[in-house]
Amino acid sequence: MPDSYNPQEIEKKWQHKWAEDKLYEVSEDSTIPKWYALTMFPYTSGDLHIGHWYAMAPSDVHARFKRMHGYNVLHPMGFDAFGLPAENAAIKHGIHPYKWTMQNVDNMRRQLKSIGAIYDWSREVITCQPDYYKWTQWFFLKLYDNGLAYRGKAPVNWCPKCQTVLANEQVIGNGLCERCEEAVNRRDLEQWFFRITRYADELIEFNDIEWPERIKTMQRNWVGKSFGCEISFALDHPGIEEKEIRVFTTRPDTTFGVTFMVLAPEHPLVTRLTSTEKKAEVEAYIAKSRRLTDIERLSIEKEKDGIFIGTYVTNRLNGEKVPIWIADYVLLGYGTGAVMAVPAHDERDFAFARKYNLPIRVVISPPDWNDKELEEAYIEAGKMVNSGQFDGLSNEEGREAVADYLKEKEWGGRSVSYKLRDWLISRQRYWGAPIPMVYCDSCGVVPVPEEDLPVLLPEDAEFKPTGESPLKYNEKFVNATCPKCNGEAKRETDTMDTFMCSSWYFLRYTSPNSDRAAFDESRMRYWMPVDLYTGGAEHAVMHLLYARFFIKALRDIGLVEFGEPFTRLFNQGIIIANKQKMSKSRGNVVNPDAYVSELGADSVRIYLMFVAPWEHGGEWNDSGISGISRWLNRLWKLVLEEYQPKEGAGNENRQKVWQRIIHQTIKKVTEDLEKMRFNTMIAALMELTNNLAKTKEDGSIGRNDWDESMKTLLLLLAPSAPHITEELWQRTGRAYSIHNQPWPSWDRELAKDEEITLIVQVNGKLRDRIEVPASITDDEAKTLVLDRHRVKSYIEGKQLAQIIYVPGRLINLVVK
RNA sequence: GCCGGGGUGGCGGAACUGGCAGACGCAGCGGACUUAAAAUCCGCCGGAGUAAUCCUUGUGGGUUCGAGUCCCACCCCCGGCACCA
Repeated sequence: MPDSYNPQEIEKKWQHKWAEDKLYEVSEDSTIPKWYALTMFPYTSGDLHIGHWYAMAPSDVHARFKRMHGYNVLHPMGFDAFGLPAENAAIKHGIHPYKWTMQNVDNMRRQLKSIGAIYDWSREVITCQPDYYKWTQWFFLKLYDNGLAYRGKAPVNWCPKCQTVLANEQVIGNGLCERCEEAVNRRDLEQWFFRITRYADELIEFNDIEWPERIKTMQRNWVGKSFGCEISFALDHPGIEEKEIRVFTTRPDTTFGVTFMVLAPEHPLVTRLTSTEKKAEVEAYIAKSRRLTDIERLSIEKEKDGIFIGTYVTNRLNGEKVPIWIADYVLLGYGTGAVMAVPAHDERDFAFARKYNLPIRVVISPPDWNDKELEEAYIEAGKMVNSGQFDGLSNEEGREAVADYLKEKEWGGRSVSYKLRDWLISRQRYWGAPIPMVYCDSCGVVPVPEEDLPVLLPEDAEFKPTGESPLKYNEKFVNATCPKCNGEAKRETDTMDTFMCSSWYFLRYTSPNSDRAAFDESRMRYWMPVDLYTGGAEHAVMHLLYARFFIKALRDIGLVEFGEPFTRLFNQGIIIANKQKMSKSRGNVVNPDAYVSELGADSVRIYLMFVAPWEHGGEWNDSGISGISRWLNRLWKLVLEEYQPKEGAGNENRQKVWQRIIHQTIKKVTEDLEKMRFNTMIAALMELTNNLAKTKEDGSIGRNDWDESMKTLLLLLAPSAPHITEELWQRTGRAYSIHNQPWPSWDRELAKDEEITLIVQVNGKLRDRIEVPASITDDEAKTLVLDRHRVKSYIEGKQLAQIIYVPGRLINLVVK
């Protein structure tokens, strides 16, 4: 009797041995085809929860599978280590962010090691360490040198609780802070931006990359490209230089229906254009919109309101005077911050016009329209009316004709607008990479020279809940000499958005210890781009968009030769518990450590793969994982307990059947792994185990075939359960290590079914099944079927109208 | 509201290209072993019916010899976006 399966013991043993032997150390042999399999690195929150495992374990299985196929696999791991929680911990518990972060890293690294993955820890990357953020700063300078980083005053998203600026992408729902869910409001601040908008058009193309449609759609929506016209409305106001107000519209065909214009309350012309008698009212309205949080202001429930400012513009197309209003539903940041209102053909304008009794003029005729007043805005297609020389055109034709006409008259013309804003990277915080810039009274804004990098974070900063960066009050940090004139200068005290750190970490993994450059060029050329990037879909419009932008920028700067960092993207689903998303506040967070120490990492890995399709996500369930543990225990005994072939074992027929099962399983497991269908891959291995358990009982195959079965079963399971397979591989006397073995191949001929179950239907209903040779011909099948007793009783006395025969599958008799 | 993905036993989920619905596992039930329990092993396990058989993939229609799979309409769930002019 062999000893029983003891995962604690063997997992520890093999993890130790693999590390000692550097089994998973990545070679830099560029003659071998490479496979770069990247899993999104975790934020250093403190504990690895089961959701992390769900991201890491199946991707490790896939990487191991590739490794067994002979690829040189880079499957690295590291830590996204800058960010707010570290600083909040500093304020709350008086622990330095560096210390807090590195403690978390140590704990999480320990947990990550327990997964038993092929991470090569000599390549670990931690973004908060100076040898990493030095290069983050270096990239900032590169972007700056190439005109992609600039400073500007801008109304920014401000979270009063976190006391920091947020990127648009970090504002969730109806204007809430992504991190603390506090209502976000607006502030005008001098900030650093990256010109991501320069790449807007390229970012909505996804050439030669294999990404989920869902993510591509989300990015396209986020970039929000829309085609339309800019139209100039004539302005003639005493004392005002500007002679026009331009609007952006996607519906130039409705320009004759304009009955008012609406400006954003913050629009620079508003105060100057407001008539004296309206001044008080308008100022009150502007003050109110500033006070309102974005949630209130953008709430859909909120009725649209506004104020007439007492002045007019002229619609050049028909010469009409158009009153100017302001309303907070018009956003300064989109288009020109001014809209032409066409109440007849826009729902918002319609509601607004109804509320303030403004005229509603139909210019696109609804079907069967007879000059009636509209009940609601008509936004569909139709013929143009009340539109001068354009009357009678379809609105599609009109769109083009009006655009041409505007162009010809120089009153505007075709234009494109985007929702995407430039990427705001300044954070008023300590725990980030300092922006390497200084301000000099005589030289202005001066970049820190490359050779002076990194600009180190001072260790002695004081953390107080004031909301301002501790750097601002650290004199040693702030006071600097100007690199140009050697005079006194002040250092920039803002740090960079952490998405900057994660926009290039995948480059660093290719040569993590390079101290002369952000990455070694030849290594980067060999490994990049990432072949398979896996992680959660929550990064669709932040990390993934920024990283794409970043690589495109580096390409244009000449640092890399490709434009897309991640050739294939795959998003796993989420693991829930008790029908709910896991969260600390619900107290339903599953900690993997307990399961690992009780049932073993192999069971946890397999359970996570088996519970549901990976992209789908699944529910954590204690009895579910014990089922996996039972299976591994059965496997243990199956492999180790002696096999006794019975008399006459392994006759030709039985041998063929056995071989077919083995080859079909290899095929199924291989194909499922290629498609990352881990759940059905595991099911196929369970089926094989069950089949072999029966075989063992009846002893019907020869000893060599049994050995071959064990070998194949272990190899197929090796990526999924690296520890138990290594142990069993050793105990059955095979050479170390199973993880250096080639993946088994299958033979198409041997996998083919020799006998099939022919399904017999009468009028589409299942009536009989017959075991027949797979090679059965059309005629043989028909003759056979018509002679069957069961079949006869269904067709007796009826006329046989048609026989449908699907080779290898079924025969359907159609009778009347 | 718009975009994307779904709806299959008590549960998680299988099902090639339109061809046996329910693989695999969990839970449950019955049995063996045990003084007993746990563990393990064997058997059953969508519903109705003694049975033949009939019904069954969110709902209603359609195409087809044949529909979980294709088409139309609707209902519900999840994710994303949401005054973007």
